[in-house]
Parts: sequence; C-alpha cells; structure tokens
Amino acid sequence: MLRVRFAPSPTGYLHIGSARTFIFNWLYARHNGGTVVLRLDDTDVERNTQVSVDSIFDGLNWLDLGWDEFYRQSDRLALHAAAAETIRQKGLAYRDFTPARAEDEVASEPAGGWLFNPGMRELSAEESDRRAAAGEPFVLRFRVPREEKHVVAFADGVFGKQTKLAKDIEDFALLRSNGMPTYHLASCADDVDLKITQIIRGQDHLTNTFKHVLIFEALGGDIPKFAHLPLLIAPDGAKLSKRKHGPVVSVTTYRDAGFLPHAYVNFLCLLGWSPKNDREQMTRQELVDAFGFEGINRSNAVVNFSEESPIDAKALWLNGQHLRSMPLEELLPLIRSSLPPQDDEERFRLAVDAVRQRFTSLHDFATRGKGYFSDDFEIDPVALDKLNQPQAREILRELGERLEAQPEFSEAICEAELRKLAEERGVKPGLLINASRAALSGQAVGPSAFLVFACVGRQRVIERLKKV
RNA sequence: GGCGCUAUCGUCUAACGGUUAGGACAGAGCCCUCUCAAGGCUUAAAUAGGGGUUCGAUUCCCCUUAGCGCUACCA
Repeated sequence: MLRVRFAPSPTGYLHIGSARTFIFNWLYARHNGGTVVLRLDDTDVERNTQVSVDSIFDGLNWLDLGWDEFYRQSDRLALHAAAAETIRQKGLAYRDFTPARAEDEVASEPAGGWLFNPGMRELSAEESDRRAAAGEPFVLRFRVPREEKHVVAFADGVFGKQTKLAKDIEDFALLRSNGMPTYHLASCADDVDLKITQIIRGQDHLTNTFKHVLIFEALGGDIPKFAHLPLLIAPDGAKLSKRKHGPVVSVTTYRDAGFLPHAYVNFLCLLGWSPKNDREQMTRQELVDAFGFEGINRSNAVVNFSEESPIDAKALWLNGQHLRSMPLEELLPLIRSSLPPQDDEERFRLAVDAVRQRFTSLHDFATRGKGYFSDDFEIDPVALDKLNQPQAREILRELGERLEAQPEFSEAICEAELRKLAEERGVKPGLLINASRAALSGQAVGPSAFLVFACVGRQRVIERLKKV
C-alpha cells in the first residue's frame, strides 16, 4: 500500500512552495491509489504557534484537495524517545555533553567544517551513563561511520542515484538537551511508524536524506523511497521569503486575490513539472492521470512577479481560462456570497456566464460586474463618456418607453427596437449600443450590448433607461 | 571553506545523439467587432563558456563559471 505524507512545520503561513509539495504528494497518491498523511512537524516548541497552525489549515482547506490521515508530532514524543533509545542501545548514537555553540561561533567555523566534538564519541558507556544520571545535559548524536570508503546511497525518484561519503557527514543531533527530538529523528521515526512508503519533499532536503538513510538503517525495517522537488525561487534567484518578497509567498494571498483554488493548483503544478504534451490548462482528474516523477524537472523554478505586477501573469491567465471554462454550477457558489441575493436565478446564470468571459478574478463579479447583480452600482468614467454623447440620454429614455410598451422582452426585440429608433433619429446604432451598455451595466466594456439587455432583465432595463 | 544539486527564449517549459530548437505566458503587429475581452494569424526572443567522445551534441563525459541547497541542540 502506497503512503505519502506532507509534513509542514507550523512556524509561519502556508508557503506556496509547501503548497506545491503538498499538491505533488496528493497527485502522486491519487494517481497510484495511495494514502495521503498530513503530519504537523511541531517539535520545535520555541517557534511553533497556533496562529501558524490555523493559517496552514486555512491554506490547505482552500486548496480543497483534502487528506486521509492526520497526526501531530508533539503527540508522538514517546515514540521518538523510544527510537532514540533504540539507536543509542545499538551503539549507533552517543551522548555529547558539550555545551551548545553560539550562533557567531558556528558562523566562524574553521575551514573544513565540523564533524563532531572532540572526546565525546569515545566516552565510555560507564562515564556517559554516570554523567547522564548526574543530570548533566547532553545532546544525543548519531555515530556516523568514519571508515574512509563508507558510502551512503539512495535512489531518488527525480534526481536519480545519489551517493555521499559517510566521512563528509557530521555527527548530527537526534535529541536536544531539553529531551525533544530533532527534525531528523522525529521525521524518520514517524515515517517508519506511519509506514510511509514514498517521501516527496523539497530539494532542500536532498542532502539531509543521507542522514535519514542512516537513521532508517539504524531503526531497521524498510526504507521509504525518495523523490525531491526543485525549489520555487524569486526572480532575483533567492529563495522566496516573506521578509524579502512579501505576500507573494503565502497561498492565502492568491485566495484573497480571487483565485479559483483549482486554477492555482494547476498553476503550481506547472512550476517544476510538465505533462510534456504542451497541455497547460488541466482539470484535477487530468492532473492526477498525467502526474509522475518523469515529468518533474531538476532545476529550480522562478515565480515571476514584480512590484508592478505582484502576481505571476501566467497564474492570472490560467485563472481566467478556468473561470470561463469551468462548469457554471461549480462557479456560482464561489461568487454568490460576495453578491446581494438574486431574484431571478435564470437571469443570474445568464449574466454570470456572459460576464465571466472577460473576467480573470472572482472579485470581478462584485466590482466590474456589479451592475449585473445589483441596483447599487457606479457608472465608470469611460462609460459616462459614452452616455454623454449628444442625444444619447434622451434617445435611451425613449427606448425605455418603447420597450415598456412591448408585450414581450428578448435580446432580439431589444435589438430591433434600438436599431429602429436609431434610424428614426438619424444616429448610428453604435452610439446607442455603447450608451445603453453604459447605462445598463455601468461599464464601457462588456458582453455584446443586446446580451447585456437580457442579462439585466426587462424590469431593470426599463427602469435604468427611463431614468438615464 | 567542505559536500551535494542544477544550468534551453524575460518567465514556465518541450525536444530516442539527427528538428528551420517546439508550445505557453508576458511584449509587438494584424484580423474579427457595437465596446472590452476571448479567439485566429504574424512577429521578436534561448541551448552559460571552453574542451572532449561522435559522421553528427541542447542531449553523453570533463573543466570553468554562475545559481541554489546542506554544513544548528531550525525544519
């Protein structure tokens, strides 16, 4: 049984890179009939916050993909401690009583790097036990093999065969001096316990994987398969950070900008993955069907944004594509809450379908499209120019009278009446067409004017024309 | 510094060792037209540099350069 996991640590908002990792995990699981495990990696008590937990769920829920099982690492501390003890008893880890190094000390490390603190690896079991029993604080470190030729290797689903000399790996920590597990230990112990079969995560963990292989081996049992994803970076080549790049890094920004969840998922999929057939706009099912590691790239992908256009233009385009082509049924619930109650469902559907053709954001319905869904709307300045053409207002009022006198109301009737009136008054139909769109919708741009009549509906058309 | 990974248009990407190096977004132009979109057509735009291997290299190998990652009692 295939099992994948997404393991965010709650120290911020849901980062778009994390969101993409989640999506790829989800797609891989769905493609292969596997299980998606969501695990909160919250062993860093210093940095975890509830606000962050909430915002991660916010983002995940918005993506609307769901997951199958949920765990938090902080509930599983006993398991981690047991795993650490197992490794220590096998002689594969030792206590290090050296005090923690200060930040600046780490930065000014001598060339050649640091592998382990002198003396600690060789401490006798007796002395180690004695000092521990006396309450002296220690970190538990993995005893990395020091044989010259010892190679640690694994096959990565994206990057292929990876090898590294064990002598280049430092004796990393398993347990902190406060007894809490480190990320490496907790993550591997949980992966084993949760029977994760495939780990899909960011490439920033590619080199950590050598350490994880060592831990998995020490713990015994099957080692999961790995697949690392290229990172998402900013146009300046730096990794995306809130401090440096602002809200572009948070998924909630896209939700708040009026993105369709699926359109954004689709966009993120195209960053670092390709179905290799030039397809770009894809449904969820198409993504599931097409997804595989073969399509994943090995180089980092730039999220394209700038101060003038803070959101990647391709994301905007893709959102527009989905907005116009998705089933109307699925779109309606997404916009209804931002609009006043609608009195005529059929007309509402007609209007939404008409205006969506030129919208790119969910917000457009309540802003640019307001005249179609509410009586309380402003006339756009450009639209006002069209309305202020000589004779326009007066003829429009007349048109209102005539439509009121008609027993029937339809797109065709409106067109016939408008054209007839234009001819009688000796003005170009275009004058009235543009002026009526302005008067009826408040917008200088929009669907074909006669469709606008139908979208607004008989009663409102007459009202709006007569009081123009 | 050490170790690891990567390198095709501005951006996302495609190309069994043989293509006029393809597509998309963004840009420019044209068409369509009652406006604006959409759509259609056209256009500009790339194999980081240097060595190999090969009849032939974007593709395989090496070096250089650049970028990124790891090198914490963060994850």
